[in-house]
Amino acid sequence: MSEHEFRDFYYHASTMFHNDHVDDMFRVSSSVSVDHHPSSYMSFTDCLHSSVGEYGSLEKAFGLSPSSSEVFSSPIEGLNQTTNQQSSEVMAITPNSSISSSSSEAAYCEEDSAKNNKDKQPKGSDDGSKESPKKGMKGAKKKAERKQKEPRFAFVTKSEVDHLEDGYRWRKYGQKAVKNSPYPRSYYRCTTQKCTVKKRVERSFQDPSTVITTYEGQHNHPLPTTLRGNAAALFPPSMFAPATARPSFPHELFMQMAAPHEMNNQQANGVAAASMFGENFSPYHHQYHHHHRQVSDYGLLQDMVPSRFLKHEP
DNA sequence: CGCCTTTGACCGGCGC
DNA sequence: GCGCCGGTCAAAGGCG
Repeated sequence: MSEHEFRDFYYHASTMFHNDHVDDMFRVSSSVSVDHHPSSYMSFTDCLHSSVGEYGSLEKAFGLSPSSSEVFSSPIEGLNQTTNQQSSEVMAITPNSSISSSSSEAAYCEEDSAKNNKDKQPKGSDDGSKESPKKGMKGAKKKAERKQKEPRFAFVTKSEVDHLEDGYRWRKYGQKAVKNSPYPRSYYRCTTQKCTVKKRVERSFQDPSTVITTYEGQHNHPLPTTLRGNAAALFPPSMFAPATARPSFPHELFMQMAAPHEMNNQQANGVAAASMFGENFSPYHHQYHHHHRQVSDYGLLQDMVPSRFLKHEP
């Protein structure tokens, strides 16, 4: 797998606020040209080292309030135009926003599914009773269990392979044809017991060279040490710290940022990443800043970005 | 043999 | 009620 296939890394984050009065969804997107060296990511990781004192920094960085429905830009539409450029865009929308979902596939489908408040799997804690008839169970339990929205995170990557290696073990449990798209959508579940994280993978209909990956939920466990192949060796030791200690991947990071009330103290450290928005992810900073840093930062970057984007060879 | 993918059936929500 | 659609189940088969 040549590095050119991962030359462009598109990043699209979305998450939801869960508080009682505001149910907004923030979306953050940016595209970063990696050029020929991973240090090109530095602006991304550099910000992670910065400290942020308060949760509100996210809104301040965005220059908007959580209830704002103003749209600064359309990240997905921007993606198609800035394939080989650096850009960053931020938008915030509400579930009731009339923003069209036609410009993207999976990423904007988030909005729909979130709005639908679909019932989550009742087997969240333990699926020991797998033999129970699903038909009756679903009907009975559906009402009782309060619908709960799982934080989601979607990002777009330029890749020829659909399922990107991200350090976790996944089991495919379904595949469906995507409406208005020749490419199917695959459904994966984390194979770690009691971990309910799911992800969807589909190739972009508008740009078949890109793959849209959507994570749902947060891992409640460290990276598995028994990865198939030699994938585990690809990650630095810090990768195996408890998943709750700090964000390991962008989706975790952003979920923590946008839903800080769900964090524990350790996770709160992840808020530090919010400073990145004030610098390079601000809607008013469309100029990309190139930073040249040391390898140590690269290690941290690996903690955040699926290994596929950092590896030079499969 | 364990783990994984494949794949059609099934489910529930939604719009008509 | 019916059909569509997104998502999930689970049996069957593949593979190392």
